[in-house]
Amino acid sequence: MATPSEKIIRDVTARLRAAGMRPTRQRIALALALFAKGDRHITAEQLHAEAQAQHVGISLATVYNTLHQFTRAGLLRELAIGSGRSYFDTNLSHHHHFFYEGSGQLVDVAGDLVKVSTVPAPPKGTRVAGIDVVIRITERNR
Amino acid sequence: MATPSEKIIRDVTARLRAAGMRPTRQRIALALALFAKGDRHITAEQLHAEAQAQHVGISLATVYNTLHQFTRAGLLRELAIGSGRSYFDTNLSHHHHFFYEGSGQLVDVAGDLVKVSTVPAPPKGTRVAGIDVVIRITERNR
DNA sequence: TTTCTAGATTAGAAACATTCTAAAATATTG
DNA sequence: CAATATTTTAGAATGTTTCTAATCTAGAAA
Repeated sequence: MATPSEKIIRDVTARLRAAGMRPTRQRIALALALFAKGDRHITAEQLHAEAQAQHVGISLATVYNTLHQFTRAGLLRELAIGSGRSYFDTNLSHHHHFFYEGSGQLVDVAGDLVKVSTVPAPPKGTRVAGIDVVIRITERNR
Repeated sequence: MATPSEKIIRDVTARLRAAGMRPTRQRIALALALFAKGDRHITAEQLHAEAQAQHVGISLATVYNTLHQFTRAGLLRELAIGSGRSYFDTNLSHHHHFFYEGSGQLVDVAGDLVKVSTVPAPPKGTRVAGIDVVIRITERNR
């Protein structure tokens, strides 16, 4: 990515501060990578590699810390779909996912394209925190 | 569990053979643990611990191998819901899950209690392999 | 500016779940 | 029983994530 404008950096800085986080060099770089482009599904490893490629020295531990902090602050959504690694989703709007069984790739499905019309009442003493719909897809053979 | 009857063991043996697997001591013990009781969501570690508790010597590698073989044979369904470990579900009927965000516990939701009325067409060249609905629930606070 | 300190970052170790390896054990067939 | 194809196994290896405790830094105060 080209050097981001002063304005964008100021925006990100303010956003971090609003979430109670110090706008450090590392957090700013990660926030830019995550939010500058459109919606993304990214793993910690991928984000770390991306930062390295841009010559932003960040340790993998910091990438993990930051992803979790951003998630706690409501800037990201953590997806636990394919087993193994966790994906972090920058799309915070109500939506669901196509999950490619072969590759593990995720693709957004706009929230209004899926309608869950019937849902059971949650068990006593609990409330529904969210409903995730995963449409598993495979290569069509023949 | 009490020593299973001859009949149950014969049933399981036949089932394994039907799936093209030799009915070994290990596979019979795991099949009994999995299918004797009602529906279960179990991890490899849990199943291994259960076998140990019953003094059935089985290595963890064999538990993994067997769970995957059973899944391939259509005797189990593998669930990739909470990140980290994989759950294996003995309930093969069409159904969905409550997922306790706190504990990671899974509870079945009968298939007919959830209706997904609208679904987008899958991307070109793919077909829908399945739709999983996870209802995330948390302790109600207040 | 300098100083102070709570908060942030880090390398590397540790903790995990899971898979792999290749040797030994076992089930089946003839 | 002998031959052979499968299966099991301990332990090593892999991959992801978390932990640790030392070092660094942003922001506040002097």
